[in-house]
Amino acid sequence: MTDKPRHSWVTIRDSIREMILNSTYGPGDKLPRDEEFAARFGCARSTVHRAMRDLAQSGLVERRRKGGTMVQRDPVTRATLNIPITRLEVEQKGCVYRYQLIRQSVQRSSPAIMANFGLHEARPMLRVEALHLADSRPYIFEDRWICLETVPEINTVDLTRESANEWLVRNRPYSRCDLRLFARPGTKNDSEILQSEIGDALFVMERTTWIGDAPITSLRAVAHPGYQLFTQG
Amino acid sequence: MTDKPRHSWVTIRDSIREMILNSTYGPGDKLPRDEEFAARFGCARSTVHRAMRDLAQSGLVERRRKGGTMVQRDPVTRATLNIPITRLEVEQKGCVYRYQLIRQSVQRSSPAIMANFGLHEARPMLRVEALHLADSRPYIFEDRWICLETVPEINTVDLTRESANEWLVRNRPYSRCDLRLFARPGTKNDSEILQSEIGDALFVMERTTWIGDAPITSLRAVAHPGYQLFTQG
DNA sequence: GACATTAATATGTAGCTACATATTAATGTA
DNA sequence: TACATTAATATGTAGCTACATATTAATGTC
Repeated sequence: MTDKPRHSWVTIRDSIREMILNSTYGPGDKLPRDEEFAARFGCARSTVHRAMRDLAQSGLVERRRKGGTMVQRDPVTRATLNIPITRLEVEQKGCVYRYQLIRQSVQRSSPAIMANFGLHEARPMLRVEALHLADSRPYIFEDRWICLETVPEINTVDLTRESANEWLVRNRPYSRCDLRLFARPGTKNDSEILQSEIGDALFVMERTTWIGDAPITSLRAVAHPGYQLFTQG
Repeated sequence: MTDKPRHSWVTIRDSIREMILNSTYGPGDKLPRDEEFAARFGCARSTVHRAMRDLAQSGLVERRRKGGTMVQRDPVTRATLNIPITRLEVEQKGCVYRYQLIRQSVQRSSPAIMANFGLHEARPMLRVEALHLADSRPYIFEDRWICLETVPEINTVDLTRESANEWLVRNRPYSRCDLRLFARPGTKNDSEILQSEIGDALFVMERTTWIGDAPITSLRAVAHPGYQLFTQG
């Protein structure tokens, strides 16, 4: 009744992780070579390799050619945030989603936006300010800049009906995304749009995306007081 | 002078991604089978498989046995946060790190902490309140609960000298981590510890970790006003 | 001894076969 | 028709060989 391991590489990954966790190999220690582990576990090197790749990705070990595999000396907490389309986030909470375009205009990129993109000269961009609502209550206010050179089609989109958030995420996947999270006291402008109080603690997400080296969009999303961002694990 | 592709699977991944980005295959579309792609690219199925795994992991496509591969209908922004040991974070900014234990005591887990862990009954825990400083200015205040059943050794650690953050991360890797981020107005208590003003917008990170099913630690880290959390891409 | 060259080595990748697994589609039976 | 059984199918995994690549260690030359 030997129940054969279904995912051998998972089993091996867990075994090696276990050894690291119980200090058989401590932070900074060098692990045996893949071949050595393969012999020990009675499996192929490729299977150990697979396990090791997973451990390396999760940040527990560090691998270098010829250098071998080392238990990460300064482990980091590596968490994956899933940021869905705002409409889906709202609907997933069982709320009715509504979207409201506040303003849109073509502008040359501001210094702050240029900094986000790492640009040295201004470019024409579409600036879109919009509000996402959940059950008719303000949920997230976004101030977004879209690069017209990279995404000229955005001009053909009716942003009073469809949010730039949704259109972009569906039509313009990105290859790179920078994210910045912080808290900020609400301004008068915030309070009017979000129906919050001046000075309220607001959660802010700034997101900038590129396709290749070409800038797509950079936005600041200010959430209503009480908003929380989770990891899903 | 045909420069042979170094990482064939990377090349193939990028080609397929490119096809998705330029709408050869749109959201919700079914992609050809791996074998089909392999024939098209003139490579082995395993190479396509590797490329596909990467695309699936990044959230661009979804794969199911027999069902095939589908372009993700509702793409999510998937960002990886690297949260280092606080000391390293401070030192990386070129600041002098200092750590200050404020209080420590053995307590039965509070309802909030039990909720974080998903526990139904209280357990003995070590509660540690401590302050991390950067250049002698308050940086992050952490209110941490450590499960004594899972981590009894914590009693042998001199927490006036070494932070629980550092000791745990070095000695007790976790297998699961929940993270919650939000903004909160500073209380009187916050203002005293962080030298901030009452009502300041504070960035809060709540982190709970387990090893297997066993709770390790749950903490609320309140950062000084102006703190920002980045992704590193 | 300093520096360039070469060998040794551990991980990384490509390609192949064979089989496992999950899930849909087809089929048979009451 | 309803439901259980079986076949078909696309992805997932295991194991192997061969070679690529990066980096350290050894060696040779001035």
